[in-house]
Amino acid sequence: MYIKNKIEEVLPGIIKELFGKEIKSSTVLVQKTRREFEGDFTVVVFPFTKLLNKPPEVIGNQIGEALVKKLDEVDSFNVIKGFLNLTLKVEYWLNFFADHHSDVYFGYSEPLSEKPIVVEFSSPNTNKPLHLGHIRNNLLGDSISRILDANGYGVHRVNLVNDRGIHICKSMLAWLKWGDGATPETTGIKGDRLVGDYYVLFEKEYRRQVSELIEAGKTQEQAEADAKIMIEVRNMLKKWEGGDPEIIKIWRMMNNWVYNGFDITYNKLGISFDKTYYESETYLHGKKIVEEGLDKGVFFRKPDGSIWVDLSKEGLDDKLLLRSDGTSVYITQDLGTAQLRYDDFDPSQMIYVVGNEQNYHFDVLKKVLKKLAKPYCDALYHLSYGMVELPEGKMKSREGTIVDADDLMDLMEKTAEKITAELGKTEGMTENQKLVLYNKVGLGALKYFILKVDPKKNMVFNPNESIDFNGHTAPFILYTYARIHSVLRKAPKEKLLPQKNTIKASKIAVKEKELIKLLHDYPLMVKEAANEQNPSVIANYAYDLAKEFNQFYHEYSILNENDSEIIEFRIRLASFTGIVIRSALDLLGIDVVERM
RNA sequence: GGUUCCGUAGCUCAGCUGGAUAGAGCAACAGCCUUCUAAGCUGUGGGUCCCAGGUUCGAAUCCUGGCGGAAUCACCA
Repeated sequence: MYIKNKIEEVLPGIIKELFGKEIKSSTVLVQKTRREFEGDFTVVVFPFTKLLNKPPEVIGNQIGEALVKKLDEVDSFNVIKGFLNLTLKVEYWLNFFADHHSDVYFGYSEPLSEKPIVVEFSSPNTNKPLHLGHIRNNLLGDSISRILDANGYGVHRVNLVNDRGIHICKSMLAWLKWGDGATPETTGIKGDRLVGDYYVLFEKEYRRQVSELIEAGKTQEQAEADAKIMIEVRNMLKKWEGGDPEIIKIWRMMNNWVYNGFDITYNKLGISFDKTYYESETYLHGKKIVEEGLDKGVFFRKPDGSIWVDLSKEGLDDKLLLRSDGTSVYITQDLGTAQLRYDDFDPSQMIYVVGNEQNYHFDVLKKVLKKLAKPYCDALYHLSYGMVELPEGKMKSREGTIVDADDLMDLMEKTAEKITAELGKTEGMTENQKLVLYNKVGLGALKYFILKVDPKKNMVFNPNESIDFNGHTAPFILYTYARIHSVLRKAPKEKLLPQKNTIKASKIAVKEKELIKLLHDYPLMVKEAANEQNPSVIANYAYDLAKEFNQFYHEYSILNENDSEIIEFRIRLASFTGIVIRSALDLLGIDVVERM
């Protein structure tokens, strides 16, 4: 058990013994002692003063004395105002260090015997290439999956590809009109981008026709409905739903171009899935559920035939579930896929990594499932993340401000290459090693930039300022790791072996103890990141750890020391730090490098 | 207009269920490489924590009301 929890647990008993009063366990607050003060953990005694009717200093001193007697780990204490600062015995830290310093799975939990968790993320439309917003989604989904996995959960990563609908028909129609048979092979253009280009062409022509009709005297609304190209594309969608072989053939072909393109992007991002659902295969499932709800009397039908749910008791409005023509809407599909997912995996939790623009949608989805008394209605969890914005606001395709995922990754690699060359770090590396290095550093920088921010907050990306490679960044942390490995390469082999007995307590420097204390926190961070579904906990921790190590590294020499006991200890301390850095970065999907 | 979320240094972000003098990075300035990787380390300047009330021994954090911004409220997805 954690020493912090141990202190929290014995505290009520101690107060009972000392003062004869019962305190609520919720008033017990033990936190890490701030750096400016002496101690390892701090008990805040203010909450007890009222009940015990004594000055905080008096209470603090009495509790401190009792804790020293009661807990072997506690060495001494001091009281400042209402804060009781406890110092643990150095042996406590050294024992911890001896037990874990060579454990590459330090911080991870044993596999749990619980039901698995399904994490849905990415979920792209097939009419456009992936952009920066998708990158945030993918990185979050990937990292959360890794974090849950490290906490012992069985994780299934699923992707739900929106491969049908009016949007893809727009690309198809434009390609038929103006494509002249162009393919990714004949043009050398990546498949998803090629399809996206035709989508843009469609929109351009559509807008031209709309403004023409408006000039001819129609209202905006009329013009949008009457534009010739829009009528054509609606016809195409109808043909698709009717199974027209020609249309289906083109649809298959163009979607495959897109998938080939996506595969390249996913690959480069280091993202993979256990299962991919396609809406073209799942979109009908929801209708059954709607009928089921109609039978149960949970939903109702309007005279025009459309089906609705009344959510006024839940504080929302009526919500359409099925169109009057019997076709499904967005939420119909999600009702279906939720059921499908439940049937496929019998999960304890279904996490949807979807932007916060869809908060309302998921609110409705949960409430509808609850009304239907679905067993999985409480298992559904919307991991709602904030938008990535530019300094001037949202990315807009019309203004050409969309930051393309492939372009951005390429730019990151190029920047990594440039900086590496400037610093002259490539000596003795093969071409292949260099490419791997640029990839890991550039992509690491990008991933860290995204993941260090609290998912639920909007964040700003400025395309005119390249993502930093100094300071609070992945390259900084990677550099620390490379430094550690540089030392380990030079260290005598026999000193690298794990050992139980480390070092005399009196030989430990403050910086070294601080490092051990930080390492000691890592398992807590791994748990917290899972509980809050927040990779930024890990990202910020990894930075703190690297920062602490660099200070230690600067102040002390690891290998050039007279006392061989100290050398051994420092080598192990560096190695342990390296293990934890690697582990933390792995939870973020970032690969380490041993040289940079 | 209703609902939800957000507002911390010039910029990008931390700040846990209320706890000690609000922290990092970038940018600016000043130092540190004959010593294990200077993508590093050290220092300086920079804050009405949007505003006003309230709860509390104690509020950036909780509550109420403003102001400012975002999202959403489609027979779009």
